[in-house]
Amino acid sequence: MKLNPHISVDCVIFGFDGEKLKVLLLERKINTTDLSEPVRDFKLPGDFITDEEDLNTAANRILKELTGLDHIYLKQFMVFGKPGRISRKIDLEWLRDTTGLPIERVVTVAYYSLIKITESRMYRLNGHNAQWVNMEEIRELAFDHIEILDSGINTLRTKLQFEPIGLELLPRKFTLRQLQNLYEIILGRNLDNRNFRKKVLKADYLIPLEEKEKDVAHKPARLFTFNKKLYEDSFNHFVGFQF
Amino acid sequence: MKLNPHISVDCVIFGFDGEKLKVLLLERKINTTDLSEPVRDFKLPGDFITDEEDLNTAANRILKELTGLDHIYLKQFMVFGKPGRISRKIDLEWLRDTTGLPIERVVTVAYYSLIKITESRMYRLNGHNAQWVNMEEIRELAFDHIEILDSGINTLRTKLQFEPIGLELLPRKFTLRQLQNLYEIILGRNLDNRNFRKKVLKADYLIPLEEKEKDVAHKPARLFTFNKKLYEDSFNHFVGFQF
DNA sequence: CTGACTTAGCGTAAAATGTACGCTAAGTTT
DNA sequence: AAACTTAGCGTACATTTTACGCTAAGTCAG
Repeated sequence: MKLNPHISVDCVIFGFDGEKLKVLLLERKINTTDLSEPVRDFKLPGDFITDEEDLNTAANRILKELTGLDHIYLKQFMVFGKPGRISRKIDLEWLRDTTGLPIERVVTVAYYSLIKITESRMYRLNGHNAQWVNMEEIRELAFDHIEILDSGINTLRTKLQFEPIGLELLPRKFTLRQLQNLYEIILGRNLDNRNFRKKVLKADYLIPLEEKEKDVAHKPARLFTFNKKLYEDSFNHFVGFQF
Repeated sequence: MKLNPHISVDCVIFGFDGEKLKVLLLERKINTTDLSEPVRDFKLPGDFITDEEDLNTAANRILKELTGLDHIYLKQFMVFGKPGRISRKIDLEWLRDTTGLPIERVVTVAYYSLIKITESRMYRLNGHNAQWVNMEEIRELAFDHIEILDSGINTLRTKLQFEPIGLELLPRKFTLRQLQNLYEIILGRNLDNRNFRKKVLKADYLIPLEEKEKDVAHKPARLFTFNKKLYEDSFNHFVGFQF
């Protein structure tokens, strides 16, 4: 598999753990020639494509190789190709050392996804140096990755205005409060619980169960589940909630 | 200026002449070895980027070089990078003959725009073999350009749901009827003139003038103009008409 | 055991927005 | 002068959004 050193993909994987919005990043340790302490920083999971593979295939392969995560729906959202986007000495040296290729101009295709942070996914990260970092704590990243991340969160917020979300991000059985919390976190504002519930209950892909939640310090709420087929249909018809 | 034979841009330029939706295409004439008659077909304006330029810069340069059109707002909308996207014999030979470069894998970044077809723009096409082709007449194109075009029209329709348009597409002074015709053409359905006018008049970027249209076989309508600044603001705040 | 506290869950009323359509005004064409 | 066309205003009704009151069902502190 020959790498194509002109084109790369980078993945912005947003994760939701039920409380906070996070991003999956790789830690970089760089042994500089002039310092004894290695420099540490973070980058998005990304790499060069090979000459034989499709871009989407490459994105999935690279995410798997670098983080262990598999079967994640990745969506292309932007290309970054400024000639000087890889110009810092530290970045050039790191590329030379890790790829062994002569690095010239690199155009990168950015993909994003929004997934639930589960036990099993945490487990898969073992052996890779990938970790979930709180969005709010991220100040700087390698290369121009902070720009890519910004563009990604923007894309995410815009899409959320028009498409339903939740299926991937909530437990199989969940309460309307959990769904509301998810919306509030991503939209960054509070919603009226009575109006939220009225709106959301109109969707036919939300199936009420007989079960109720347990071990909470207040009135236990009814559990719901998604009808996956109806949920995906509504996605395709571009109808969603708008708050 | 060294061409980068791995990355190209292609431009989908939609044009509106007041009546129909068109696309700007280049005519290709191919002298095949086995046929005496040259084969003719159409392709989107596009070419390889150079190693020193930004993608957006490249898109503008290439559009200018191939069609004479300048100062067109181009927006990146999708990357096409399937390994086999350039595979037909006729396409490979054409690339070899026109570029003289060894063509391997090419990833292309697609841009689109929607502009008004004016006299002066028609004039600028002279000396280039570019022409406006009615959307409805297009059956096939070179390479995978029909796929790129489809993706472009899709992007256009989707954006129109949420953003106002018109400034670029109508004369400086226009009637509400002209604006309505534009919406009807792109949306592909008729709108109620009374409700259209109620909705549209709420926008503060529409400035009524004292002037009226002339030489029409019916009651002359009042002319309007766009307040460019307010118009662009509404774009940025993602507020538009939805019919 | 009781009262304070929290979130669930139902309902109502008013405001804003969307939809359907009637009608007159101001021109041109025959 | 009558017929025709599009402009332009208005009204009534339906639907959606928004604000908010209130009771229900639990936990927790004393």
